This record gives sequence, C-alpha cells and structure tokens, in this order.
Amino acid sequence: MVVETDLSDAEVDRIFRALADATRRDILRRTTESEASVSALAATYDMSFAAVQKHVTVLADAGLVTKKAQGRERLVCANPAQIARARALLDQYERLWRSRIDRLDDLLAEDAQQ
Amino acid sequence: MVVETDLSDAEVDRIFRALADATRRDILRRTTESEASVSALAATYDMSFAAVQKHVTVLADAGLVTKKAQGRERLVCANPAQIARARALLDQYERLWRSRIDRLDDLLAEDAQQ
DNA sequence: AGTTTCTACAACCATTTGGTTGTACGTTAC
DNA sequence: GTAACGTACAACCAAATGGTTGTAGAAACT
Repeated sequence: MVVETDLSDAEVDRIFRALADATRRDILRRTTESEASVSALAATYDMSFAAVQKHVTVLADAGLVTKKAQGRERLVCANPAQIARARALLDQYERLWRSRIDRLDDLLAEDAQQ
Repeated sequence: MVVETDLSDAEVDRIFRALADATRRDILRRTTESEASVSALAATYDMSFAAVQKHVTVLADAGLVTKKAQGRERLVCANPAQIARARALLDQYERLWRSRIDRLDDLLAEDAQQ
C-alpha cells in the first residue's frame, strides 16, 4: 500500500509526540475499535475529565483522531489514514537501511571478484 | 515480516518521544545511511555539540541507535530492529481498524439478508 | 610533553507538558 | 423551568524538554 507522506517537520513532530504517551495510545486504540465520546473515554482513566480532554486535543491536533459533534457529546474517531502516514515514515528508514545493506553487498561482491 | 513487540509502555513512550523531533529524525536517517561520530553529526546542525550529544542520548535511550567506542570517537549506529518494532506497533492499529471494518461489513451483510 | 580533538557531564534557563481545579455554556431529561 | 450531563476553556503548578555554557578527562597528533 502506497501512502502519501507530504508532511512538514512540525506535523511529524505532533504525530510522534501524540503517540509518545500510553494514555493517548490507549485512546487511539479504543477509538480505532469504535468511536467514543470524551466522557465515555474519561470514565475509565484515573485522571480528570479535563486531562483526558487535553489528550484528545493532542491526538486531534496531530490528525490521528477527529471529533464530531453529536448532540452534547463529542464523538472521537480514529483517523487510520494518519496512522498509516506515520507508519510510512518508519518504512522509509527501513528502506534506507535495506539500500545500505544492498550497497554493502555490492561492495563485497566487487571485492570477491578482485 | 513478523516483529517482536514485547515493549513496556515506558519503552514505547521513549521510542515515539525520540522520533518526535526533526533533528533526532535527521540523526536517525543519517546513521541509518551510514554510522557517524557525534562530532561529525554535530558539525552540520545549527546548535551546540552538547545539544546534539543530548539528542543522541535520547535516541540511544530509546534503543533507536547504539554507540560504539572507536578511539576517542563514539560512532552512532542506527538500530533498524527497534525502528521495525515501532512500525509494528502502528501496524497493530491498522489491523484493529481493518478488523473493525470487517465486523461492520459482516453486520451490513446480515442486514441485507434480513 | 604539550596541544588539539572528541566526548562526558553538570549547572542553568526558558518553554512545554501533563496534570489539577474552577467556571461557563449548550444540550438533554424530568 | 430546572436540574443534570457533556464539553470548553482558563489559570495554575510540578516536572520534563531542549537549549546554553563551562569544566574535565581520554585519545591522538606534533
């Protein structure tokens, strides 16, 4: 699967920073399984509603989730496209690594011929 | 490719936190292409040697790079296995998403039958 | 031996982060 | 209409982050 990765440094910063917290990763996991209101999410964490609200904001600013109003609730929905972009960024490093290995293999092959 | 992901929350925190900085991502990219000493890395960034040294420490604490002594230099080497683990974590979210879609498809199929 | 180079590490500072409480406002329920 | 619920947001605080400078030690060069 090919994923577009035209993201600015600041956007990538926000994505990985958002992922660098266990509570936020759990929110992402839960909303990936099924959307949930902020208060429904908050009910299961040992912290204030406001704290969970801030975590959701961090995820939303990173584009990893979206919020849609439904009555007085705000439903939090995961955005798998953004998760895929983050994964694609890590893929790039692995491709770099592989191309480096390939170059080393080429060098070894040349040495073997000489 | 199957990748082991038996990482604690704190370890995952460190990995994504380390990735949440453009300078550190650039160091990771460069050391993935080929190993480099800390001072060689520092020479190309518009900040002090000590600052770059700290960035390398953050990457090393996350397991994304290793340092090996060579004379008075410390060669920084990327650790592709750890990068792969981070990628595998993001894969999990995408798998979750896909299984959710599959469940929705099943529900729609049931509705269609009724 | 003396100097330079590379690294380590401490101390310090400004800003950000992750949490709190309190207040206010729109929506739902009685 | 009023009470309860869900959310938004500001103000505040402790701790972590990302930078600096300075000092010191180990390795290499002359």
